[in-house]
Amino acid sequence: MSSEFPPFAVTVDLVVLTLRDGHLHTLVVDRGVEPFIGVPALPGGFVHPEEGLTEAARRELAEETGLRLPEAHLEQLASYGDPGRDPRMRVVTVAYLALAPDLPLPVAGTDASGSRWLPTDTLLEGAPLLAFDHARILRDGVERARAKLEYSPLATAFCPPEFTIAELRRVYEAVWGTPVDPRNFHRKVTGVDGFLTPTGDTTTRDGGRPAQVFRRGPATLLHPPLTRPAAPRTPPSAAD
Amino acid sequence: MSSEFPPFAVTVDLVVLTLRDGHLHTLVVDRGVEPFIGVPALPGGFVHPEEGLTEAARRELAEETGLRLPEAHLEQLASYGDPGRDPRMRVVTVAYLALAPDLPLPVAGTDASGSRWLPTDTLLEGAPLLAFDHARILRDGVERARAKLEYSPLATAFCPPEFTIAELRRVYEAVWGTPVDPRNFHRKVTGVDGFLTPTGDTTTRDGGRPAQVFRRGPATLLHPPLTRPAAPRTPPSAAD
DNA sequence: CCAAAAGTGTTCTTACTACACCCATGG
DNA sequence: CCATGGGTGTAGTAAGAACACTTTTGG
Repeated sequence: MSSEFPPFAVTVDLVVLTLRDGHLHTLVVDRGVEPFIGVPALPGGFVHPEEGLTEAARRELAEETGLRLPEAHLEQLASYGDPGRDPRMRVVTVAYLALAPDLPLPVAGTDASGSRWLPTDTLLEGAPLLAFDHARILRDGVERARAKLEYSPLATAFCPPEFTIAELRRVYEAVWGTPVDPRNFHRKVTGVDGFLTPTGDTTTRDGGRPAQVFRRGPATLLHPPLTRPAAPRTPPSAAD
Repeated sequence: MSSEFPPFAVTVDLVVLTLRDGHLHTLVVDRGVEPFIGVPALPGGFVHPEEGLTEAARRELAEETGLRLPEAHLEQLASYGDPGRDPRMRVVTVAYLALAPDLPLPVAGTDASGSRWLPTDTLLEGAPLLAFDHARILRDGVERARAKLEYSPLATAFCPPEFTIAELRRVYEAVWGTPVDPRNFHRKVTGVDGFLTPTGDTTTRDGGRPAQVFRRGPATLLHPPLTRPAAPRTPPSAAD
């Protein structure tokens, strides 16, 4: 073990998911340089010499898309480092998963001019639309989100600070891609200790009878978990 | 995005777990160079320019400990890249988790002379015994293993190809650190579709009435899952 | 009044726990 | 025959699915 070592480029890439009009959307930026110029890609970039990986992820997201996620959920997803995944050089990327409420993106004119939300479904089906191996990373990110909704209060990260149970249910339906029974969902979710705290207010913004408004509670683990209807749980890729 | 990039060292480190006399053990190597010379560390090393990350993990394991894991389970755990986690230079390490049956280590004289199994408990409790941030990596690895025993057939990776239900149960008890009711365990585990396939043989190696011998079945997901007795489920560290 | 969505009650079924009990071997 | 561990039966309980039903608003 000498002090010589093969130099690598290290990047971070972000899978940023949100809900727009009932469907899961992913944040992408159009690449401005070769390779894959003009092709949509996950936001990301090189890690700087003096910053941590998570720090780099937040910085790149802000720089490329203007999004600041002070509150939103951000977690490490996996790392991808196949030789040849970037034609220019040897790059290892550390992918992060972020979940955000439906935020407006800054308008054109900034660095972030190329960033936009695209429906996650269309990014994943059929021929690869994303640069590099980003489709695979996105797939892994979506599967992670699906799994975590079951046993963590993560779904609230898709909601504004105050929300109704129906809004929360639409998060589950969009991410899981299956309808969820409103009555059973209501009972289960209000039964989980510490998941939701009522604000005392009600709203009729969903139409019909007024719904209670909730804030996210202190629980970090859902017990009992919400089980999704039997579905093909995609095993995560090896992520090498 | 210029073609200039800050060069990083990229390493792989391995959390290799096994069962010896009923307790979880971790594979460590004594460091031969500064920093942390003589201190036990997780096996690992630099990724070569032309190899994949998983490939590097298998190679380093073989080189440093003589262990070959053609059958054993190997999965990516997380990446760790805080500036300053290695005093010499900026290193990002991709950690892997491997689960192995109780294998003999090659004896001294080889490269692997310093490698040995240490009880996982003692490595994690009290003052840090491992070099770098390896205690944290080990903690994350153990927690991952605990969680995966619930819903995947991973426990069989700790067993030889043929095993009894009692042997499998001891895996669960050791990894979870709690006793498991033998009768209920037997019923649950034989009820999960595709988890175990009987060989037809029996053995009396555990004493008492002869036990059926099983091989690992085709299932990749346990349904229904085996639930561990309510315990403090350590949330994984952020792994940055 | 009607449509729409919130929220509750009820029934059926599945799965988990705890523990009593029987079975088949080695000594 | 007895100690040891393998394996089964059963009763009570927790939680899920499906769905009928009541409540409270807007139009």
